[in-house]
Amino acid sequence: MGRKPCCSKEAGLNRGAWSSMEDQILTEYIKLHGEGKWRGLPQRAGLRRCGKSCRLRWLNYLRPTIKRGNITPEEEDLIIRLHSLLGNRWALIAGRLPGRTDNEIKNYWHTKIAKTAKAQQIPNVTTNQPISEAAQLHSTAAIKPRVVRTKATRCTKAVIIPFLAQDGLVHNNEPAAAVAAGPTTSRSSMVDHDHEYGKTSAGTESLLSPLMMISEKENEMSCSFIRDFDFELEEHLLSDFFNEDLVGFPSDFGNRVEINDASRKSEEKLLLTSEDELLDCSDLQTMAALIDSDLDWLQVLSKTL
DNA sequence: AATACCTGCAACCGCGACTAG
DNA sequence: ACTAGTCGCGGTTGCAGGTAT
Repeated sequence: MGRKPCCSKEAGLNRGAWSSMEDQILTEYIKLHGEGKWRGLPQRAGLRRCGKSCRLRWLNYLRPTIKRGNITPEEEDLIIRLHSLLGNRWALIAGRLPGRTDNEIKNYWHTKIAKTAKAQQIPNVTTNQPISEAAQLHSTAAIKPRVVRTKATRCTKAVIIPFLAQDGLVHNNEPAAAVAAGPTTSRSSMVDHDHEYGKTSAGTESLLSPLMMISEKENEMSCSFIRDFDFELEEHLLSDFFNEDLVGFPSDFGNRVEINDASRKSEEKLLLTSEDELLDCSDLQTMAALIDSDLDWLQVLSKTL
């Protein structure tokens, strides 16, 4: 499909730094008319900018919800953990840090954390460390990243997991993705956050996610592991993840899921704590605990399958 | 004081995904 | 089903201010 040349190349448009007058015009316009329809916004607002530029300026700088000031140690810790989980999915990471933008986090990562991690290169994979050690945590991830790339899944059908229904673990109105998402349904199990991958942690049983339980009852479930469920995976997505650490992963696992192309958004729900759920967290510590839980779940999954 | 180099941040660019017709 | 338009994301660049020489 054809794509128009970037509007920024149109003649007569301002480029570079925004003036305070431009900021004011854009802010006032969005206050009145709301976000969206960026393409035509500059013309309607009377700005000599391209829509893309307006969108970026609003999202990264003018939005009233944007948090100013330095990244706090708690935020840095979260960024490091989320990055080890999601990779360079800055928008996703930013979504879990209220008031921070993807651009800000990306810049912060490149200027601070990655640099520190590169300089230190000290293996250290325990959690709840002082923040000064947080970069060390990432340094390990940088050496051998364990990134679950949340791309390429679209949930189109429901997962029917009989024993879950029997156990009352699944609510009737729960979306299919949520049913499949381990961390989401094991949210209360925030114990023993040990991030040393491959290391057995106490309380593993209590952390069992629905997917884990599937594995436990593998014999009886056998071929109906995921029934009528389009589990769409990006090439190298889970396979990368599994190949990385999951020695002994059942060789027929791939046969149990259908693999298709995909959009990233649904998979985020499938694999990880839902964004809404995380955004509902009012404090960073709670959010960190949820992320820990996600990591735990992935750990447990790796040990069991 | 002048210059070079470094750092951090804002903005740009290109591409893929999504959507409406 | 196809196409064109639009949006959103991640990588990259450019620039201003700070620091070292």
